[in-house]
Amino acid sequence: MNNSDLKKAGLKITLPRVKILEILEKARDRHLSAEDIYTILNESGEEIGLATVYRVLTQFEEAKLVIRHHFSEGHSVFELDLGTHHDHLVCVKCGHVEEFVDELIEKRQKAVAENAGFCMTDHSLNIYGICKACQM
Amino acid sequence: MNNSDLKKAGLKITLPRVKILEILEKARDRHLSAEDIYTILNESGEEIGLATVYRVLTQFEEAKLVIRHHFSEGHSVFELDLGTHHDHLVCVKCGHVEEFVDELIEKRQKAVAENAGFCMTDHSLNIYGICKACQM
DNA sequence: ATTAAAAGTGCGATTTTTTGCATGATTGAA
DNA sequence: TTCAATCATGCAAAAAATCGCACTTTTAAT
Ligand SMILES: [Zn+2]
Ligand SMILES: [Zn+2]
Ligand SMILES: [Zn+2]
Ligand SMILES: [Zn+2]
Repeated sequence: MNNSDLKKAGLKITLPRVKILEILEKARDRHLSAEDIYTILNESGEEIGLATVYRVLTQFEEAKLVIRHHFSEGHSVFELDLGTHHDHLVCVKCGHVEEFVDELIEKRQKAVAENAGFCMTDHSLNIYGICKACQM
Repeated sequence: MNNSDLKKAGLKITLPRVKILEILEKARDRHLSAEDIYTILNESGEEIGLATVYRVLTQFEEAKLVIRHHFSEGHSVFELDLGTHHDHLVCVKCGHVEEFVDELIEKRQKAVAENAGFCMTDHSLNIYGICKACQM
């Protein structure tokens, strides 16, 4: 995910966008909220407004550069959209996220939707629990 | 879901609570947001503040009288907790909700969590799409 | 019925997220 | 490089969600 992806999406290459992409690149083990990203920017000395962070994330979502998730905490969290669908295991203690794909589940979902006469456009499956590290 | 359920939960029986329960009872084919409920209350002439609606719904959630969902629209929606777990098909056009349980999916989820060393506490599976009625 | 303790409500204030607008940066063409 | 068009940004204002507090209502004991 880099400047040429921004270009392709019709977005100008600006400092806030580049920095926010960088932050998302580095956050592989957890998904970040707009506040989280704003805090990280502040701590690294960037003077980027909170409104800009929200706006950029929404634009990235529309451009399919990031995926927005609604985990049970309430506020949105974001991850880079690397194009490969996956679902999530979320630790309710530490926020750690693990990704998984279960083909059988995927298949059954399609069947469920078809059965109900729904034309499925998307789905989200989150498994909440206590991760290995937090159990100790 | 009635006054005795409120009592059991240690909640006093008050007009806002009774009315909100009634509204949730009637909304079987869709899940309502706090705003939705506030609007319905207003239209039926009840002078109940929006803050109260938010508060009551949160109390109901804590008392396990309702379940809070985070569908992709962003804001929370609520349904009565009738004690039987189910997942959701959500129409992205009209908000219609259908419930389902797929034992195979449930079983696989447990396996996925176990595999990752997570102690599963909960899960949420939402299938988004266009419902039968909206396809016509 | 009366009454006091406890809990709930409405209102306004606060926090969180989004939006509008004037200013500033980026881009491609000259 | 220079420049104009276009798009982004920061700030402040607005909207959405939550919280604090003074005032009611509920409840259960008298
Ligand atoms: Zn999936
Ligand atoms: Zn953990
Ligand atoms: Zn992910
Ligand atoms: Zn529909």
